[in-house]
Amino acid sequence: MRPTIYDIARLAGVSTATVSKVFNQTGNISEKTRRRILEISKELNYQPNVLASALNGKKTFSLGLLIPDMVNPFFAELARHVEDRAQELGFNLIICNTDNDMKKEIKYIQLLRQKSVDGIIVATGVRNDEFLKELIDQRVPIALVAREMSVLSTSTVLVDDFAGGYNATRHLIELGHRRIAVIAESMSVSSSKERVRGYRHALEEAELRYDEELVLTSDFSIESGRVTALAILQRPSRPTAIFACNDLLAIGALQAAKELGIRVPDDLSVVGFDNTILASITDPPMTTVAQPIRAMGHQVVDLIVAEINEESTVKQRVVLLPELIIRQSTQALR
Amino acid sequence: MRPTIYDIARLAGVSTATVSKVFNQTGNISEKTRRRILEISKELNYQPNVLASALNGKKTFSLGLLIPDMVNPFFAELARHVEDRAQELGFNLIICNTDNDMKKEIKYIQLLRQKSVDGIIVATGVRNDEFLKELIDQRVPIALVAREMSVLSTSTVLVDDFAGGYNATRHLIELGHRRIAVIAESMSVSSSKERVRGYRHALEEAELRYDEELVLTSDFSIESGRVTALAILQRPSRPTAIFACNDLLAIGALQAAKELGIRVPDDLSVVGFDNTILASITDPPMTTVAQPIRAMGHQVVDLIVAEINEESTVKQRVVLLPELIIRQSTQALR
DNA sequence: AAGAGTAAGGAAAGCGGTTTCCTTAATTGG
DNA sequence: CCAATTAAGGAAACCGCTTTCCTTACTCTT
Repeated sequence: MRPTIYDIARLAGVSTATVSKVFNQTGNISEKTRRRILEISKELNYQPNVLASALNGKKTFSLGLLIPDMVNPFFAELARHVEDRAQELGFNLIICNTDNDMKKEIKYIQLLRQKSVDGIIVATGVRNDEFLKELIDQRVPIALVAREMSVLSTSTVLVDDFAGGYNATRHLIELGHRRIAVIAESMSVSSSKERVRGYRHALEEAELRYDEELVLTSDFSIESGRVTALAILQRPSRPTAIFACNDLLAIGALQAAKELGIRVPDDLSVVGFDNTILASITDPPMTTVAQPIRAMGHQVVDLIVAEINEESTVKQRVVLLPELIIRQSTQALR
Repeated sequence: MRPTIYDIARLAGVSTATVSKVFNQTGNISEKTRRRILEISKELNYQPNVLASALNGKKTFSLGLLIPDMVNPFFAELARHVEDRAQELGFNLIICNTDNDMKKEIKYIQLLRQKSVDGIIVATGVRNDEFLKELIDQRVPIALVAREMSVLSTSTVLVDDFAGGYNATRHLIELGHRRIAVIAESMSVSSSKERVRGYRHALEEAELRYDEELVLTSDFSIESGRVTALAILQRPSRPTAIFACNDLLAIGALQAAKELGIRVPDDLSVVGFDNTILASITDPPMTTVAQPIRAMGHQVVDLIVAEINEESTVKQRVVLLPELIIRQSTQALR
């Protein structure tokens, strides 16, 4: 059996109150008994039962993280940094893959609440704001990362998606491209919308026409990026460049081009978004918009933990700047 | 405030014992009161407090998963499948990235114990068997996946690494290769050792000399694969083929070859291991040994949950078969 | 030397459930 | 019609820890 504070109390000849006070560093305990208690705990290899202490209104020291899919390298990296930071602060991470499915999201949130997690970090794109609102009303700390939700007042960490889309497109324009297609993930995700808005802004700034036909939406996978790109590249007047709203889609575009015998970057330039590990191993290595994933993960944990500890009650909205990484998938139009 | 069974009991005019019995489907409760209680619970949006029930010796419905690094696509995929299956069975997953660092592993295990997880799934390579032994002695359900630990009696799910290494090497031999190098991850990881053993067996079977010089060990990253491959490819008599013990290392080898102007597969064949998403997007697409990751994830969860529920007390060792996926990074020696 | 103040520690209620007896009332059998 | 069952529900202890008073026993003051 695992030892409890009762065991320690008995062996030390004190009450459990005293033992508890020692571990919590509260109350007045003489140095002598403090020592004894600590010593005995060490001997018994005592591990406090977090559940019991959480039942008393203390923290559970666990956070929930809702992401679409940890196989997507962007979210894998994000989750990793979140986990790292959480661990540093003594929290464990419960990971939930929602596939952007609202039902799953709801189910996970319920489970997390039943387990009394101290806070929930949301990185899924689902526009299921009501449920989150309920959580907020119930004073469950929530923080958003890599997604927006203007209605609600929650701490948020994100990248300037508009700027990212703008920079990517601008880069292509500067290379001489005029017909630039964009492949977006589902337009109901805030980040995706912003990127397309940035794309549009760059076009308009250069006095290029914004052509709805060149704006495609697709799923969240290489395969659907491939299919979408295939469709657009087979049109009579195909674009000379594609801006894909994430690396997965961009890789799909690369594959589609290869399939059709279109050379990248000679005949087609491709820009991705996220700068995941994938972007560096494609052929050619991919020009992409880098998100400061590590910073995002750390920041969001810091924000939510501050809220949990009630160190800060003000909600923050942190916007980080993306950076265009130029590799070999883009080239001046000849 | 979150409603508790006391609230429900009060509103229903019964005792908390009755309420508890309704939710646990134990005891004798009339259909009528059962209905009433359920109804009231719904109205209050009652969520049972898992912590409180866990304090009574019930399950916490959470599992720990120890992996080296979720950014490594193999582990990301494995973790995803583990999470999926766990979720299906009503369990949450606490993910722990250990970086194969023994200190972190120990710390995580302690935290998981403090939180009374119902079981711990271990996929890290660390040979820190003592600590696990302690857990087993304390009757914490443990299961191993993608790693071996012969000394201990734990349920284990793994792939036949020996066969995988053998098949990969045999494939290269059949293509006419004679000088075949192998890049292993740290040889202290069981799976890696087995793969190299399979490699050796294939060589000996073909009456080729096993040459220590051709067996390199390296870290767990693309970069270290690249550096290792660079070294071996710059030797006076370089190998015509490389078998890398995981896809990351194989990608590093691909990069090294490119850097040196060595064409793959014309001048050099490369085989990877794992068949992660990465293998399909490299140039050329990579021949690799596929692990049935999904099956592994599901199986290991099933095993540990069976143990948790005490449905089965026998420990199982499940060995799944790998499959060689031939793509374009290997070619007959001309 | 008496009262005040302080240091050290304990008793017990509670957190939100679960579970083991018990009690009571209704049903059954002979 | 009375004893024996059975069905339905409750009282209270308990899980492991926290916390709010309390109680003692000293140490100072004046």
